[in-house]
Amino acid sequence: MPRSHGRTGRPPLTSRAEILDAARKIIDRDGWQRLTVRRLAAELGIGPTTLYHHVRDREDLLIQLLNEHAQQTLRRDLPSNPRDRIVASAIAIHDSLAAWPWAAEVLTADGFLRRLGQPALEMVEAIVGAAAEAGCTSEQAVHLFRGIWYYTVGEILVRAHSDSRRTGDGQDAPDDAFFDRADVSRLPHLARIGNRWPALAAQDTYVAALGAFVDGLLAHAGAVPRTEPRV
Amino acid sequence: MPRSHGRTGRPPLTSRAEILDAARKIIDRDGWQRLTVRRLAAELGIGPTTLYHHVRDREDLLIQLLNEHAQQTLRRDLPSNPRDRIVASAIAIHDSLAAWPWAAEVLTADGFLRRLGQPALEMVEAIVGAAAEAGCTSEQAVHLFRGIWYYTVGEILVRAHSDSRRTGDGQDAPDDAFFDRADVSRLPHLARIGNRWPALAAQDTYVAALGAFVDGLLAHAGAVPRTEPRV
DNA sequence: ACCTGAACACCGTTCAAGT
DNA sequence: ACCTGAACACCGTTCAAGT
Repeated sequence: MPRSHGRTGRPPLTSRAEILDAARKIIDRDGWQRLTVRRLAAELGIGPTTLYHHVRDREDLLIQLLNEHAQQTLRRDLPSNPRDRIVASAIAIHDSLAAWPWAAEVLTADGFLRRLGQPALEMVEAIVGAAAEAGCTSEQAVHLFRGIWYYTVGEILVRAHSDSRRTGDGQDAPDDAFFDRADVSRLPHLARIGNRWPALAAQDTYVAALGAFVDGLLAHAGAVPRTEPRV
Repeated sequence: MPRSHGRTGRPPLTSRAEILDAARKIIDRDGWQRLTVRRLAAELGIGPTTLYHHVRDREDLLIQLLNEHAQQTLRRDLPSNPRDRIVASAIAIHDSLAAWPWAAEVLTADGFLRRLGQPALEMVEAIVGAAAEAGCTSEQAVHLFRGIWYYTVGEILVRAHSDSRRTGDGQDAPDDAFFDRADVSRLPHLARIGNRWPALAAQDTYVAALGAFVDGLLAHAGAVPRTEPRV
């Protein structure tokens, strides 16, 4: 891309910043489900086709939006202890995405990592670097990152869908009779948990399980012993 | 639902089994992206609106399809050692879903668990039961299951998207220059990994990291010591 | 160089009516 | 009880043309 536009051609009426602003406005006002190419164009007062001169496609738009969001939410001090630094970085990524439930559509996109901006990459670097410092080979460090990434993406996506429904209905189902349709005699533990399941499943255990995962990964990699587990 | 239809009314021309068969046919022939309500109706030779007498909506259709798939793929013998039983059950769930990349759309649906059929619930039971046997409280057992579920869903979803692209393009990007657009001086570890990243990320480490996760979760729960780690 | 309307090829779902 | 066509309210994206 040239630094200056040169002299030729019609000057642009629509800028990248205007597009991202309008997109955020739609999300805040109407909800992220309403962010479509056509609506965004209407919000900008342009034809839907014009947008395609500024973004490659819908996915490209969402990734640009996510990178902006990351830039604003992702910075924080990280602990010096490697194990804790991994955990803190993962929590930072998680919390940033959790505030962005519409990330769901784009989080699993192929080549996602390659399209991330600097702030997000710095979090990946922090995790990979801390894993190396804890004694992992670079291969193990990448695998550790991917395990954490899968877990984090899964948590975000499942929780994003649960939340959207809960606010929609108010009530999901009669709380008693949770596993009643199944042959409960073959499911003794689930039967005993019964209608306590929804409440247990609604608890936020991301951080606790993350700590367990990181400790397990470091132990399997033959890396340094863990600090004391959080409960 | 009544056991017999009674005597009144027009007899159904379209059955649940016919619908699911036609759906599978579309998936096998045209790919799962082509499975839409309208196409499915066309395949059956009926109007799209008729389908709504047999399935609640598109999501309901997909969940019915997934339950059938689970019934056919999910059974297997499970080890007696609780830790290994958890791992084997998770792998069974994972492999079943991995063969079903179009699960992505439905895996994170709210109340998903409540809508699962008996075979899938038996896998949940196996994990929760094994966790209890390993010394977890029922609360810890549910949280352990959820952690594994998040990790598994994340892996499936990310990998499903990567695969669909890879087969599409043939080649993703010039392999050198993987992190080149970023300020590499602030990303020393990523810079050192460089273009080895795609190959490392493509490796299947689901099972290895799962073992680490389960060991970590059991250790954090104060449960029995683990068997020797797999490498 | 940038912007445009028209068009293509679709979606999921609801409704009032028919048999 | 089951099935229907028409309609509603949309999608993302491409193309040839205009300024």
